[in-house]
Amino acid sequence: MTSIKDVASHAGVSVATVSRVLNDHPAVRPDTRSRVLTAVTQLGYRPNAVARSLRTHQTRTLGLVISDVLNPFFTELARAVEDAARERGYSVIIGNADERAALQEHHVRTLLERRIDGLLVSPTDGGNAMIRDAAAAGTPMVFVDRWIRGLDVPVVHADGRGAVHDLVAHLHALGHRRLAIIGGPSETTTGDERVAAFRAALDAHGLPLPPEYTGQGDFQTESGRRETAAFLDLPEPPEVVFAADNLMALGAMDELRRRGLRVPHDIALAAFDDIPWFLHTDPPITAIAQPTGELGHRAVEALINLVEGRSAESVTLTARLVTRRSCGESEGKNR
Amino acid sequence: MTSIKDVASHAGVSVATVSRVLNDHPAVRPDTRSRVLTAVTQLGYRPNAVARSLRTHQTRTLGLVISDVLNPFFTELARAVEDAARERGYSVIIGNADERAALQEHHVRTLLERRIDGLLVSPTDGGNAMIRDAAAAGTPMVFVDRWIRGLDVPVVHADGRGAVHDLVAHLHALGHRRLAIIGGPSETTTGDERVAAFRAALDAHGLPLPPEYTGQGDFQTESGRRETAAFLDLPEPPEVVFAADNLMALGAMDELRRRGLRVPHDIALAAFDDIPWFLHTDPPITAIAQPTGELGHRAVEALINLVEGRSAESVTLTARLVTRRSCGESEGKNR
DNA sequence: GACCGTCGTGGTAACGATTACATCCGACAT
DNA sequence: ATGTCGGATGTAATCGTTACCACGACGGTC
Repeated sequence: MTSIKDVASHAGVSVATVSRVLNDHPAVRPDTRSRVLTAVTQLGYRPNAVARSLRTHQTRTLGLVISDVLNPFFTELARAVEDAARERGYSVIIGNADERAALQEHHVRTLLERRIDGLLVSPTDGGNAMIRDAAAAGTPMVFVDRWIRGLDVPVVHADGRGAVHDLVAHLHALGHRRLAIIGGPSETTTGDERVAAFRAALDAHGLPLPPEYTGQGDFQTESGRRETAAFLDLPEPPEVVFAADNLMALGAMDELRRRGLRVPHDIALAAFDDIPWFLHTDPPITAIAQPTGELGHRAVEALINLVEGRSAESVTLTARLVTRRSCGESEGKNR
Repeated sequence: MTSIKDVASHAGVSVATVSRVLNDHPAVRPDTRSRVLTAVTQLGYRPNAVARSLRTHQTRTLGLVISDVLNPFFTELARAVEDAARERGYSVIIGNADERAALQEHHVRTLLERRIDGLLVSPTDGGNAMIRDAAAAGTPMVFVDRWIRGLDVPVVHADGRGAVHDLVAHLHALGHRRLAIIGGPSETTTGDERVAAFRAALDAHGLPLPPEYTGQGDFQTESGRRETAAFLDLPEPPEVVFAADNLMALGAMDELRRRGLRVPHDIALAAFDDIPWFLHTDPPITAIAQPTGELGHRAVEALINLVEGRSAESVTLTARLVTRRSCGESEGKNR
């Protein structure tokens, strides 16, 4: 591999001059500059970011640890994060935790060893020691979507309570009274806050949320299938299943289809997180849409503020209900 | 940030010894080892991978440049790649080219500057200078799914010709005679090979593939919509639309829905790439499934062989047809 | 008892960049 | 003619590791 030294000797200058040209420092004579530049292209020189990072103590790289790459919500988020970061001259390294705390820890550790400038996390668990230590040690960090309570780390997320309330109102108007929810792991904030919001909304309509109607999922497809099966095996099954994320909704559909049940005729279905496919499922799924792209952008903005020594605030956006046909035909309009 | 020096002085040994302990070199007395280890935990020391990489000339990192993160096929691939790499002690940095050659180049450049040990690429274009140079310069490289012709780089991909033939046979048996395809960009291998396979299969059934039935897409949703609209505006629209990837199939469905057409009653639809959602669309989509996970594993295996100085072979797996209802009800079995 | 191999350890030179400081040189003012 | 100033360039220290070499101690062999 050719190094800055090769370029220097090839151009007949010192390494300092080459470095100055590469970082376009003003104090370089135009002809020297062009001599260096031609040497660079002739040799096909490519600066070594590793050496540069060692010297400058910055990698211009952000780490992003997401809970599950196979979840379209997170890939959309990752894409927005990468876009926003690139615009500002940063790269992003993505770590997929696959909803497993151990894997999340693995990724956080490697990212920290690589000395990324800042960390964006959507935690899989409720209180990770490594994340806690890193935050305490002053690693620039921002939580996105989910967060860990009791840490002084900015959070960028969407508040779904209003939308959940709208959803319940919609369901109630359609005549549904027995509503069930498949929640996420209680260690995650999104896991229990969505259940809490659902319960509050039911409460406002004078509806109960009995324990047997609150399934305990893990945000993965299989748990959606399992909890739906449990609901259906109840002596009095619910009239509506609300899945707290899109993968569990997919699992729920699998189980409903397996049993030959028709949506919404036999049972209604709704999901948290809206994705393009929900428009094309049979039937199209009523969902709560988060402003995913903006979530990513704002998170990067906050993190880069932290990285560059400024302060950063938490950001709360709002999710909104997108009504389709999976809960029953009320208004004829479905997008 | 605490360095190996701090650990050394804290443990009362030299930096060389600390390094030996950390890389578990055998020649260290057990009590020295444990003294170092306690110093490490007490100080919360975390080795600096940047410095290590500079010194050892290896990053234990693979670069993966994919064409589009929002395409479930590629996220599934990325996930398999990361899994396989992690098992072997490598990390993966993903670059999303978003089907844009310029963005692909950006990512290849940054990855090369970071001195990744090897590069996995699913090229967006047909002949990138940077990729060509990197390959010529001996950067360990493997193409996956798509490739660039004329380069001596191993390719790991799935052959879809048999499955396309099966698909055409299936369509023919259902009575369809006017079949159209939305292909990918002709610069990509998958773009034109899928069209070629389709044409060959039609030929075998004595069916023509007129130019107006070969749409030119770019593997993105919007182009699927556009080309489908063009088909439908023809004086004699096709009876079947075959989309060369799942996103264009999504676009096609959007357009069909917009026009109030019913699948398969009014027009049939099939797609290359199978994804979980295709089971739940209205109707479930007949698709050609690639062994995505194995593609990722084999690609990593080949690349690591190259990285570690062994040789690597190209691998060709086979795709298979998954029949569902979107082309018409023939056999009662779907799934 | 001299010799030799091995083990455990320390010192230190790289790796490839950036950058503070030193140096040189020409121009300009006095 | 001398001094000063500033622009252009070179020298060398430095970042945190690893790896090579050296060295002392110890045990075994003849």
